[in-house]
Amino acid sequence: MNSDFTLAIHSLTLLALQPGRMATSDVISESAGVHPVRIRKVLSLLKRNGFIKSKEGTGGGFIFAIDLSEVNLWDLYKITCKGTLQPKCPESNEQCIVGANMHKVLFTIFLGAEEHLGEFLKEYSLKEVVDLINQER
Amino acid sequence: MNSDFTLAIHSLTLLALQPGRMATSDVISESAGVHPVRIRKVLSLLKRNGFIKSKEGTGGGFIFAIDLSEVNLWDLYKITCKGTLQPKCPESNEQCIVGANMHKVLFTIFLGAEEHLGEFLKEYSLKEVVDLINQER
DNA sequence: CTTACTGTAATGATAAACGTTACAGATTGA
DNA sequence: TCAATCTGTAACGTTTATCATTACAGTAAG
Repeated sequence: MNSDFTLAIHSLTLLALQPGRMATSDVISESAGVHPVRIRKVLSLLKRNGFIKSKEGTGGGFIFAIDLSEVNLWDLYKITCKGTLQPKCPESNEQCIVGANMHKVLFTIFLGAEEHLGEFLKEYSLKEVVDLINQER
Repeated sequence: MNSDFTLAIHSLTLLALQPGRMATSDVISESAGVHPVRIRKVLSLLKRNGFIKSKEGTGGGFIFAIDLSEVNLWDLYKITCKGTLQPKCPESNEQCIVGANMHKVLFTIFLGAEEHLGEFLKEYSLKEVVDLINQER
């Protein structure tokens, strides 16, 4: 699983816990333990998809653009790592019945698998994640 | 997704299509487009789990040990890439509420996700895969 | 006893993931 | 207007994971 996905969840959770206030990539990166540039890259994606807003310059940073309960983990998965489940087959032998057709068969199966995973991830909105974090305290 | 998983499926499908006959790692590797040693490594795993038998020496190779319909994709997933779904979090900041607890929360969620995926993969026995390959011809 | 296999360790090459530097553009406040 | 503080992104370097390859011991057949 792509770590962009978990970084997205982590960042948004942090934003959720300080509603109305901007968080800088430095602050978020310190919490997540990665480089600020990676945070900006991931949040740049989230911004393009309308989940957050950003502001440059002094006092700038990132802030939620929509309601917590409107974002679920499947949304984030789709943005950050769609296709991760899809197995990367090496180029197999087209002369062989198995080699020639395995790729297509697996592709179909894993498309279904990802959709199935989606049904599970849709059940978790960021609100649920935030609640779970709060429970851990 | 780990390619060991697809190699396992590929190899077993090939074995399934020539029941009663041994297949060498060379033949399988040619079909799958990878190095024979990789095939032997993956099949070594499958052997340890009782799905196939192997025989060394002239005329040796690999052959099914159980019935096609007794092996499903979840079995193979568990052997070859259990935990793949689990996101690798970088070590986050323990001083931060989010950093300190995110790992545990995500772990729980993804454990559920993998189980959910399992329910889907259990629906595909190797027999189904073989049938799909045959349909493609 | 040679040939044809599996089994596995060890090493090397390639690719993906990630960190880091660098700098342009935006905004604020002095 | 100028310095300080942010985002946004490209470019480059480093580390890690994946995979190929070599090497060789062990086993079975003829």
